[in-house]
Amino acid sequence: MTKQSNERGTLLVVDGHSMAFRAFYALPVDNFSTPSGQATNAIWGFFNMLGEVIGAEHPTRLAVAFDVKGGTFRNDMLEGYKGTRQAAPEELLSQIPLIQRMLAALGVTYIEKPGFEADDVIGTLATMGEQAGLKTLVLSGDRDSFQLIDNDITVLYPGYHFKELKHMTPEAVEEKYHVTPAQYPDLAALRGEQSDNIPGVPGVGDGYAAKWLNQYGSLEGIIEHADEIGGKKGQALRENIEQVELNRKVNALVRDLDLGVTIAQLSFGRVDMAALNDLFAELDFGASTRKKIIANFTDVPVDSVSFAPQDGDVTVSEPQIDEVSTPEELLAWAELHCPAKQPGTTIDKRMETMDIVRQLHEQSQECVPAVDASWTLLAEGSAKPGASRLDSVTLLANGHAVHVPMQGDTYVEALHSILDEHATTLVVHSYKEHLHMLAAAGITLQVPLFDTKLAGYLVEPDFTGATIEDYAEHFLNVSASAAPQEPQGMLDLDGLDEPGDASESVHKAALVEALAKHLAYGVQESEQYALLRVIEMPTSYTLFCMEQTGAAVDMDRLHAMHAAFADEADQLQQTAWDAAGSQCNLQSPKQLGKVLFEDMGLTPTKKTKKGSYSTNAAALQKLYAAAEEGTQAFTFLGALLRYREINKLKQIVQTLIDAVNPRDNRIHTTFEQTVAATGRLSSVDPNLQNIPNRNAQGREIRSAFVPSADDVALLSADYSQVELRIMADLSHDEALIDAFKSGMDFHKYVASLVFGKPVDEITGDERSHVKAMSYGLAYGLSTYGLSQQLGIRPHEAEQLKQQYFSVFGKVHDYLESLVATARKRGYTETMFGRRRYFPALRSSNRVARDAAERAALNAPIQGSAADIMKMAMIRAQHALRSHGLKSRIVLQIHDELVVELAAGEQEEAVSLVKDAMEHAVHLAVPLNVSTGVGSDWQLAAH
DNA sequence: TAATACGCTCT
DNA sequence: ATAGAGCGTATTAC
Repeated sequence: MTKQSNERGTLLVVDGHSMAFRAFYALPVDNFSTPSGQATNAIWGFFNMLGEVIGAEHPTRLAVAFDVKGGTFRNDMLEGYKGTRQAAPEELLSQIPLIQRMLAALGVTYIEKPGFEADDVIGTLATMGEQAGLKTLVLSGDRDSFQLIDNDITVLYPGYHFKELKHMTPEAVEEKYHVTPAQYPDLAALRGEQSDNIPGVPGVGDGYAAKWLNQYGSLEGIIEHADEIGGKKGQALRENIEQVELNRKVNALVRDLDLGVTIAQLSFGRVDMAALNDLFAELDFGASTRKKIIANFTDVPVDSVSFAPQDGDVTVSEPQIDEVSTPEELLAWAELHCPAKQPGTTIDKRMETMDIVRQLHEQSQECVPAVDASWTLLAEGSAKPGASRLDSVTLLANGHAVHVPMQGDTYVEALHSILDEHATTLVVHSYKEHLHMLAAAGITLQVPLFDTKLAGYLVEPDFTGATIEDYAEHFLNVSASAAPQEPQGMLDLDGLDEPGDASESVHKAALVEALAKHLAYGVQESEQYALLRVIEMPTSYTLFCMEQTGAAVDMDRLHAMHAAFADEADQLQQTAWDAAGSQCNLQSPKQLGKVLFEDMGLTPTKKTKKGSYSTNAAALQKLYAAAEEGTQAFTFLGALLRYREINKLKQIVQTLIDAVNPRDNRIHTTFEQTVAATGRLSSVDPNLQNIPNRNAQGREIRSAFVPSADDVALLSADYSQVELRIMADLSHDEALIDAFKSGMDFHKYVASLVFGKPVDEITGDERSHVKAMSYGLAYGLSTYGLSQQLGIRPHEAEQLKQQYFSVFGKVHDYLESLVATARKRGYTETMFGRRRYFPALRSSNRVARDAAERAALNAPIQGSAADIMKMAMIRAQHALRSHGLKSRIVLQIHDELVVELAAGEQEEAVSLVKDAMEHAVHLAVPLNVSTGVGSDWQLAAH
């Protein structure tokens, strides 16, 4: 694994109460309190101290432990335990919940364990950190924690001055107490602990205790030889042995509590700015304090620790291949090897809850243990929607594998029941493709446990691999050559597409199994398991249904359009040829360049990156505008521009015609769920997300997309300005939020704010300029770009930008914060935790860095919109189904859904889909969905 | 035949 | 020198 770094991560564990106490007594209350009288000295001191430690130590994991009200098991053991400790002043106690709220807002985990002390939580966390191979720091003013110290665990112990932290290493303990950290609790038992009301041996302090420990090795040894110790101190020891033994029991920290968290979950830095700002206001923290706290808690180095197995641990198992020759044997095999059903979720159960956002929060992040108890299915065949085929299935469980070629229906029933029974523990590589292949055999598959293709996408959205071997090579560093070699010269000659033999399939399944185990760590580490389970996997199912349904087309219209476009293109080509005086290929930029810039001697405007002169539409347009009317160049360019346009449309129509499935006269696109790095879908084979829409002539092609029958209609439902609404929500910009809440023509309203005049005085130009500015925001549009797009001077564009940001200041700040955060953490996150990494932000190449900045600015916005649409699709499909409707979603075009409305369902289906989209999430602004119904896609537009 | 360059379509 | 996609055609490299 190339990603593996030698640098270890650091876990910082903090004793919350202990540090709050220290801070409280170190800082004067009078100087730290709000106008309403709330003391903040402990809070201020706590976060200053913690922030400084973070700045100095750069921990990759952080947790704060607190004591809980009520006794602990120690009170039962030792009467009067902590008895002299006078109740902490209310002024301090009132600050504890505020500290905890602040921690939560800063994305820091804090832990309380009833019946145990913070020390026990700390002991447990330190032990867990050590086991995970992390360096651990314990920030605590309690000396009991010294017993944890070893080569991997250091205690940061405040000195006389609150801020002076001593690094208590084994050497430091020995220097100070002349015993080892392991011996320290023995020493403390002898000495007692004044502050905890634990009496020791009278007259015995650190010195004598250490002397005895060095002489006899341990407390046990001392007690054994208690008689040999003379003098008053010996006498005192003998009289207090019982007390000392009890002390020793009480001061032993518990190190194996079940805290319900994993070290991986103790990441931090995901700051809830809204909550944080509320708190800052409540605590009357000034700007510099705010800034300092935020900086300290978010300046987290990109985690160098991987909880994934080390290089040597990534092994692809060599399963034993079992033979089965009847369905009964297959069932018996599954019964023996496949893990039992988890009390998990099937499609239907999952879909009972429409509140996907709530599910996201409720979904457990415990992904690794679940995948550890999984099995693997590898179906082979063709996953082409509308033409899928199942050739074979391979099952891998418990180190055993079976490979079943699908011939006839022999194994179908057995397989179906096995999959029904064990889907919740199943791992596949691409749930959606498996749905298609299995559907060809009449088998349905509930949502499995884990999908390695989707998981790989979440962990590394920029990675694109076509095959399982690509994934294995990338994530596991297992090269394809490791696969068992097919013996040469043994290839079958019957001309059939050989599905591959058992051992090859089993090896692939083993790769999937290994990928799952590896990616489970990655998904858990990046906290994207909920995203996988609650959004991506259900989305796969919805997409499968859409792909299987396909979009109906009117072949006659397509053919008619093709003929018309072909005619017009031919005429335009003739006109162009006549003007040029030669029959050059109008589709060849090279030949065009020769005609234009050599034969006609025109002055080129732009160069392509390879150095030739550009002949793209923008360049041609400029040449055309410069050419004199009536010249051959003028005629040629005019015809060429039109030809390009028409020919493109002809091409698109041809592609659609070629893509129609003759079985049902429908086009079954494939929605790619793992190619767009931002989280968007894409559509291939054919791409139905780029059907012309810009001008009337192109838009006409949409009229070929029709409902499947006469009494059926198409619904087009699209979000208006989703990305801007997301920006309004995330930036908390009041002006933008109000603009959306006003319900007025959005761009006009914004223009009136920007230009400072009434809405009804806004000109068309002003509206379109502001509109372009608004849309450019999420792309990192430059002043130059804006000027180009609007055909205005750069300084005018700059002025527009300035005016715009003076109205929407928080939007500006938000966009800058996106890049800044991405630079710090190395990645961006959508509203729902989808990540994208931007290593190029640290590039020394300015062009690359600038591009990365724009992409980092765009990713959370485009990605959040994609997340929302996925939720909307899941909700819409569920809504239609649960109401018993036959209407079905057929297409998604990023912010638009196209739905076939079954006869008589129009009203209900439209309102269900609209509602599903509008209420997919709750933002600070409403989500607006506009709908249209018609007898083809063009007519459904609105 | 496969890979690259160019141009153009969409949100 | 505005983000994210897919695809057809011509041309070049092998």
